[in-house]
Amino acid sequence: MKYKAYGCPIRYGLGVFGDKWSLLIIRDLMFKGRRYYGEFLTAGENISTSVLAARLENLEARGIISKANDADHGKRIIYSLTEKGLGLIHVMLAMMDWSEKYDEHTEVPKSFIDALRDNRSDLIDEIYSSLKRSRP
Amino acid sequence: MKYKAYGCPIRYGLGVFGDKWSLLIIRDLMFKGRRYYGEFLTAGENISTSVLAARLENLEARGIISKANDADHGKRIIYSLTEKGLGLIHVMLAMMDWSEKYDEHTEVPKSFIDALRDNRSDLIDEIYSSLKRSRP
DNA sequence: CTGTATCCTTAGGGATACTG
DNA sequence: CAGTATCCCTAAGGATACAG
Repeated sequence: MKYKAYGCPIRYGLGVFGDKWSLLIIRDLMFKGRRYYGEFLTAGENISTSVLAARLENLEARGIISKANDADHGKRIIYSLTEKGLGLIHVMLAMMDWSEKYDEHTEVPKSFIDALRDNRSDLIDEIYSSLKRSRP
Repeated sequence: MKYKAYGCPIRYGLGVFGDKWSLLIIRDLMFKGRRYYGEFLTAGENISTSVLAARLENLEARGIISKANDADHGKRIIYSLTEKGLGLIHVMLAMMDWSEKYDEHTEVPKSFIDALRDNRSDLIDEIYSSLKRSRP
C-alpha cells in the first residue's frame, strides 16, 4: 500500500484506499449504515480484528473517516465518513454502475442506477445529502 | 486478489482491478496512449516484467483489455481496452476528480474536471467517444 | 520486442489470546 | 465492546536470466 502518490490522481487514490479492505469498510459506512467496530467485524466478510483496526486507523489518518463517542451509549465509539470520505460516493457509484452492467451476480438499487445513467448530478446530490444528514 | 465477488458490486470491482497495478495499466491505456508491453514496462512506475505479464493476462481474462497484432509492425502486439474496460472511465474520472480535490500534488486536466463537475454526461460521452475512436 | 521461467523477499493479511 | 499484542503464513510482487 505504499505507492509514490505524488502527481497522479489514480496513484493517490490507490494509496489511500487501494488495499483489500478499505473500500469495503467505506461501502459499509456509506450504504449499509454500519458504524461500530463490531458491525464491521461481523459484516460477513470475515475481516480479522487486527486488520480491521489497522484499516480504520489508516482511514482515519488519511481523513476518510472520523471517530466520535456515541452519546447515547456511554463509551461506545461511532465511526463516520468525513466530507472527504463522503466525496468518494462518485467513485463508489461508478463502480456499482459498472459492476451492475458487467457482473451478472450483482444487483444495485435502481435509484442508484438511475442517478448514474440519466440525470446524474441532481439525483447523486440527493443520495449524497441523505448520507450527509445521517451522519452523527 | 481473490475476493468472493458474488453479489456485491464493490467486491466484484475489487476482484477485477483491486490490486496494486491494474488501475495504473488501465490509466496508461486510457489516458496516456500506451499500447505496447515495453511502454508499460518503462512507464516510470517500475513494474517488473513478470508482474506485468501476470496483470495483462488477468485483465485480458476478465475482459478488460484485448490483444491484437499490430499490422504496421510485423508481430508487435498491441493492447487496447475492450468496451468493458472503456466502461471504467467513469470510475477513473471519479477518482481523478476526487484526488484533484483532496491531494494538493495532483493536477487533472481541466476538461476532465469540467466534465465531472458541471454537465457530466455529455462531456464524458465526448471523452469516451474519442477514446473509443482511438482504438485500433 | 514480448514475453517465460526461476528464485527470492516481504508486506499484508489471518488466527488467536488477551486487556480496560 | 473495542480494540492490542503476537505469531504465523502465503500470495503478491520484485529481480534477473533467458528464449522465440
